[in-house]
Amino acid sequence: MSIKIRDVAKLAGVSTATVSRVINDPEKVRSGTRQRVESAISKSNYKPNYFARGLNNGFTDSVGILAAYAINPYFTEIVNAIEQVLSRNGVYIYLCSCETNTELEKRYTEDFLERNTDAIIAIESPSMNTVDNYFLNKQFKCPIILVNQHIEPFGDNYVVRCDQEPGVWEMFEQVRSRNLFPFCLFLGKDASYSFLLKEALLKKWKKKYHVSDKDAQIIHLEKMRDTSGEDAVWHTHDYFKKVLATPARPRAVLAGNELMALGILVAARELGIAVPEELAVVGIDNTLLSRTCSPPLTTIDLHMKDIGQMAANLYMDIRKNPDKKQEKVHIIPSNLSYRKTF
Amino acid sequence: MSIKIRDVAKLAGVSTATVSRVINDPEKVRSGTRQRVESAISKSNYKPNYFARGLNNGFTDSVGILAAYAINPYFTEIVNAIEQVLSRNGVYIYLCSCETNTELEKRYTEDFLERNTDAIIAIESPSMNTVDNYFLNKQFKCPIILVNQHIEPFGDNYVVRCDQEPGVWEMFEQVRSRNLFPFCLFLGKDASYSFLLKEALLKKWKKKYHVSDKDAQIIHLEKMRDTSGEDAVWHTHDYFKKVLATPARPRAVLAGNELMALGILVAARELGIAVPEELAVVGIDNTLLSRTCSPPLTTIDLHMKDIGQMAANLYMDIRKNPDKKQEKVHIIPSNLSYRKTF
DNA sequence: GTGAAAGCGCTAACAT
DNA sequence: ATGTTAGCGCTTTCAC
Repeated sequence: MSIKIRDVAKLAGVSTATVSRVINDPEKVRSGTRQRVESAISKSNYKPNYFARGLNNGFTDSVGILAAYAINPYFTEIVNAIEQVLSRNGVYIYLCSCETNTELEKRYTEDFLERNTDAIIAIESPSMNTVDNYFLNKQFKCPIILVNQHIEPFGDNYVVRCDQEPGVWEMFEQVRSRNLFPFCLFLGKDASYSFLLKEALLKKWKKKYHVSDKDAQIIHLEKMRDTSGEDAVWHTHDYFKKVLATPARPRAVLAGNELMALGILVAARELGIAVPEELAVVGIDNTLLSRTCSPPLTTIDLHMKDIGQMAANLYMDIRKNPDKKQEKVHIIPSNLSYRKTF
Repeated sequence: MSIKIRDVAKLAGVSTATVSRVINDPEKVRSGTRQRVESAISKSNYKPNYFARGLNNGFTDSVGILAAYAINPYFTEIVNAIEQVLSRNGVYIYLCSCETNTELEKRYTEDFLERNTDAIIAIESPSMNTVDNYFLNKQFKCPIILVNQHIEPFGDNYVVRCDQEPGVWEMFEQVRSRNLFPFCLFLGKDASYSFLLKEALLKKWKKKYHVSDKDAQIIHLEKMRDTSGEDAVWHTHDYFKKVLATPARPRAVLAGNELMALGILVAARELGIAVPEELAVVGIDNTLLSRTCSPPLTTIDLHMKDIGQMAANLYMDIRKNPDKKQEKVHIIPSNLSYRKTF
């Protein structure tokens, strides 16, 4: 059997309570005894029993992560960044993928809570675009960090997100100053927040600069609800070939995601349309797809790695300084990452 | 406060011991009382406290996953498949990325063990290619499932892997029957098992069919140790352009991974060399990269999703049937996934 | 087959 | 500042 707190206590010639204090509240014990205890701990290679500890409501050094699609490179980058910083701090992550299933989201959350996770990080939760967001109007026993969600946090909840607007706007401005008309916003059919935001921004931009409908249109990828699956590349390819065959074909296009941007690139190549000389294309996310395709895709960088690190660091901060008043909302701006297609 | 075992006991008019038995060892209690207890459990929505349970060495419904590079799509597909089947069974995964760091591997493993994980699944552990594989010559208190590792399991350890040989050999045979010479095996400089295997297979093939050195050569990507990083695409591109400028340029090439295959594709396109008519290229893994590139890459499918599911199902099986004698090694064959480049 | 009670290893309230 | 001790909620002997 492994070494217990009482073994350490005996070794250091103190009571178990003192050992416990040294571990959980070091200031409460005189530095002389503390050092004796500490050396006894390291000498005996003592590690507190995880379950006895959890039973008494201490930290469990675990945080639950809910990702809509852990398989998607976009999520992977965020999850990985979180994992990097947390695991190196001795905090381990439970990872669950709940897709669009709000029932799973609820179940996984409850199971996390039951395991006394020190925090829950939800990356684009399924109920996010829903009227009754699961994490809204509810009090949880641990902080909830919402990543890339567009709601106002309350209570012990936090939001960390990348603001898509600066990047999108930067592209719009470039289109104007470089006179890349007609411009086309190419989206999926689903009414996701991300798509809605781009539409709203386009409207604002058109109004501000009196851009005509002919010079700035929105095209929706037909017959396709899930534009985040791999076949979005080929659907886009087929569909966009028709768009490019049109006499008033676009001079520049912003795709709703990188899969779609890839499809456009292929369509253009097959039609002998030079990118970016005859057709400029911009994607959004900055995943490995945009970095490894050819030509490398100019894309709106959503800084997922930074976002993941911020979320993890925020948690570590909350934990280490429970009394410190934290910002509830952390936003970093997106920007264009210029490569070869725009 | 939440509902405890004694509340359920009171509700059912039995002792806490009986409730505990109903949960952990149902046959030990008469069906009449069992039903009363079961209905009390569901009526009160009782869930056993995770930590009290763990303190008594029951199942913790958690398994630790060690992935060398969780960020790499190859690993992501395996991890995701595991997570899908386990989480739907109420078993949650701890995910850690240990890269090439054997110290981290050791530390994470110990921490998992401390949390009484019901199993540990290691996907290509860092110490795998090392003389002293961490999981070898050691007895752990939970089963260890080694994924895609080429060692003989012992004790309570298991191996689930995809055999690369059939896929590689299938390609070699095609090269011969379709007379795609000269053939080139394009690898990194590191002596990974995967690269070594392909070299050995090539040697065997050359010998069997008396293929000359001129017709079948191995080229190593120079000045690059880590061929699994994204820039492998562009290093390969630069390097392979020179190879293709050579008079005796290859007619077919098997790349060491898909990043490298991508680089070759781009190099060929830029030089106006038609794929697959003038240059056939095959990758290995079958990640989203090969499915979304253009033209879609013919690749050796390592069936990562199946591998992940097998590993997870194996664990569930071990758990549900502790007495059943399990196969220690589970191997599925690879095969060529024909797309447009070969 | 079922119940009573003794732990599991730790933390925290209370004493000293 | 440190020790004593009563739990935390469950499982598991040991009686009956």
